[in-house]
Amino acid sequence: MATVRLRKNPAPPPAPRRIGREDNAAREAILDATEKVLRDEGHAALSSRRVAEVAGLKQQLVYYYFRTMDDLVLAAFKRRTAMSMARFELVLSSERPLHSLCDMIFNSTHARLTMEYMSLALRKEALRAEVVRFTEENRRMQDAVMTRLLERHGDRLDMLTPPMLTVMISAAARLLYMEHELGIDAGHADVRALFDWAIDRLEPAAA
Amino acid sequence: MATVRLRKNPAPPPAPRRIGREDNAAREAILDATEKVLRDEGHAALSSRRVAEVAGLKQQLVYYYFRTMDDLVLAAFKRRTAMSMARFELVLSSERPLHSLCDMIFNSTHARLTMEYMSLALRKEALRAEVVRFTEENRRMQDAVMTRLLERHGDRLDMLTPPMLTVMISAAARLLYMEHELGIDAGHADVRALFDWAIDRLEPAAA
DNA sequence: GTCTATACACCGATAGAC
DNA sequence: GTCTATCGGTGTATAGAC
Repeated sequence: MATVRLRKNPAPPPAPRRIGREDNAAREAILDATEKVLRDEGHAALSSRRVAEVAGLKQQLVYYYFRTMDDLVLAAFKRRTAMSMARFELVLSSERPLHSLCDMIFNSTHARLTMEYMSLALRKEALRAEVVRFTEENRRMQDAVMTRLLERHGDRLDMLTPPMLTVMISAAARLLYMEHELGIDAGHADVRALFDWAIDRLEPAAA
Repeated sequence: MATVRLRKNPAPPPAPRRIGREDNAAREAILDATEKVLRDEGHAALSSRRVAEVAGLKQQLVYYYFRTMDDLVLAAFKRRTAMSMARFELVLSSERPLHSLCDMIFNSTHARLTMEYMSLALRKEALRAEVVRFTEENRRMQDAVMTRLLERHGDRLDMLTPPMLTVMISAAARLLYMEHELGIDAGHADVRALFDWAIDRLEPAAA
């Protein structure tokens, strides 16, 4: 998503352009295409032309529904996080939340997408703020689960804290995913075994 | 680094263009600029024009020293890994290799650069192969250190394996770095404390 | 709501003079 | 080894007809 680095006419007045409504089918198609391009081709390949092509629409239509490409990415991220939070709440209220949670995190089909959003967030302030908000909210919910689990184990695991587990699960899942995509798997089985062991110990099957 | 998606004349014969020698100062400046752009602006902003601008050279010179932009990135990565391996060997032969190693990994100023290379490697086959080669070589060396440390602890840590530690350190360092860049620090102190505790336990100060 | 037409900057890459 | 000139394609974004 190349950004204009230099523009002759300094800045247009706060963009009086028309913007399409949120319930439109084309708008959804554009958001779908945006995620598909991000996931399959990476953010460097994200452009209004490519998005429109994937969505089967004209390029200029992207600018009818979204003021700028940054707005489009932000909207796609917000839609994604809304879905993600809903799924997350289901997981946390399941019978064995830690097992469900780790299943979700380690088997996420969205890890690649998340990576692209994070990468973009480093350079786009509005997106960065959203990513931080979402990550912290997510982590708070996860911490609550970990706290309940650790309380049952008294002092046998007293060097562990809930945020520690929360972060380590995310860290492991993300590295394993990235390396798997690249074709690296050295040590992965060992790490999975460690987590499986720990998960079963923290959250054994109901007696 | 936008890649040409379509070309009228199918493919030029195997590029009979001139290529500059490796000991040239301009060539080094181009490689330096490439890493600077990657680190500061991300791979989406990497272009021959931008690289030349940062290096204070003409755009076309980039193509005198490197056949394509992909070649340039690959050369920059190879130069980086050669330096990295040399530093790595120093660390491993130090007095407390695990402490030195973790210092290096957790305080790396190159984490951002590494991320960009990994991200590019997902789409550039030649770079991907180099990244895999480097990562696996690196991991083998690290595993050797871990093996020596774990042997001294007999059966007290028998659910741990060397690759497990190697991977978990990398995973934690990378997530902590990325989140720190984004402005997220929830749980980071806890994770650092866990690693400090484990590192001191595995590799105590000489008696 | 969707279309055509268009502006202007930037991209990778090459040819050939000096 | 470095320069100028250039090709054709892609980028964001806008104006205005239908």
